[in-house]
Amino acid sequence: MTKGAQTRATILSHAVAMAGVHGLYSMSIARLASATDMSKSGLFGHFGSKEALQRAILETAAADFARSVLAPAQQEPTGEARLRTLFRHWLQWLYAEERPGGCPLVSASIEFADRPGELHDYLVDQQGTWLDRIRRMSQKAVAEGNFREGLNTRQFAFEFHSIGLGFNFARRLFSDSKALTHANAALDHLIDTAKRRHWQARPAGPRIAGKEARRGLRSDERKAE
Amino acid sequence: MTKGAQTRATILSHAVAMAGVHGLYSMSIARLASATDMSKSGLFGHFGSKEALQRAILETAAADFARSVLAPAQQEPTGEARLRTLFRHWLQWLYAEERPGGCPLVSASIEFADRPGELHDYLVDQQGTWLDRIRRMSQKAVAEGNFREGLNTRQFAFEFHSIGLGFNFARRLFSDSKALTHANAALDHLIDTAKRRHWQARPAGPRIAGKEARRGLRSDERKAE
DNA sequence: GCTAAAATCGCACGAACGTTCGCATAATTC
DNA sequence: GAATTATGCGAACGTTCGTGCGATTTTAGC
Repeated sequence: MTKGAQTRATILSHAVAMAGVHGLYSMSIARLASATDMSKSGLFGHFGSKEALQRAILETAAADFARSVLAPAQQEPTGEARLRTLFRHWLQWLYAEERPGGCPLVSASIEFADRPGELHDYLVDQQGTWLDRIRRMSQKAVAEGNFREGLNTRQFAFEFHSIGLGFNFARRLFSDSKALTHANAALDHLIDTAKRRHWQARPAGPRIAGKEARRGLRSDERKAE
Repeated sequence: MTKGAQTRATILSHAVAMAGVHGLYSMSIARLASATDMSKSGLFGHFGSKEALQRAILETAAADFARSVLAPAQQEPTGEARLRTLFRHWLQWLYAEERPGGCPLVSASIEFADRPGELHDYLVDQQGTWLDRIRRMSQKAVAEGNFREGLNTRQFAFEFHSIGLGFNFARRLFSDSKALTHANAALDHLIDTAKRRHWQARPAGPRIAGKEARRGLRSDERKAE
């Protein structure tokens, strides 16, 4: 009982790292077994199927994320301060040496974006909750007077999340040493925009509009423009 | 000669789509052969190795990207207008029905971010060129007076690119119908910031600094803060 | 229309994959 | 300390993977 849970945790620790580098699919049980000095079948017995292993990997990553990113922010006063703390820990999480593949949840989200199944649904739910958490935090910042009244908090969450994705990308693919500076500056821009009394709308420039843009968009979503 | 190039193009067209969904590694030659109504060995003969096939897929995607995104922007006057056109076509490219997996270059970049090899290097080069192109375009916009003097164009490129990544993510994983609106609004925010006469620096808040933040950053990059 | 070359196929290979199963050992319980 | 259960191993399975090869069909040049 105790022993089993322990080796299971050891396996998953290696597995999260391996999944980050090779992806949840390309990662193989044989390689994971050799990384943990176990036999294939011995390791396999802890999960029963590869999909269960993949699922356990995602759950482990989500738990780590909650501990490393969400928990520290929760100890901060609500509003802008909490959002900044959240962001700070998120960037650390996105690039931590012990997880060479960057955020496993982001990688897996790309990997399973167009592959239906249990893992896809899990990721949609997990990432949806994450974005919603950002949105609610920004709403709190509005309520506390940090951000301006009437702020589009879904928009804020979108941009907040985008910065993190940009950081993850630049840091991992390019090993861009400036990525951290860029990400922090981008957050400052974003927060400044969120504070600014009222957003001066640009004269309607040539956005995506017209036939050209409608190509590739399903009809039920065209109203989104 | 003619025939060979033709079937090769047909294969690659299917392959780009398949690679977008399953990834360059998990995509198998057998499945690709059955999708193109060919035998495994017949298809294989066109490339000689799986890595060559993967490489050809990336090159095809890059050529499509140049035709669908870069070329239309090139016909626009330089400066802000060209950047907006680039952005518009980029979003269309990121979500086109005929490529179910979203941008294959983005997916592959995540997939190969931490896996050294020829494909990794190709992607670093390709994506680096893309970011540099954005940077140069914004520089042109500065020169033409659209953006303010002294704008950090690398920062601009980072944020521009981040928005696209955010759109790609939201659109593909969540099927978020609002993603297009969010992305357009984010670009407006970004361009407004780039126009604004001078950026009011925030009083040095609790950014990533101190021991806590230095965890996970290599020593040679700490100066990046 | 013949011929050389290019394209495609069927078949087979060794390796790696996820998975199963029976047996040994280790850990836990009494 | 014996009984019992949990844990791990080795070998093997059927399948799929990328790849190679000889034969065959299709194309292109004369």
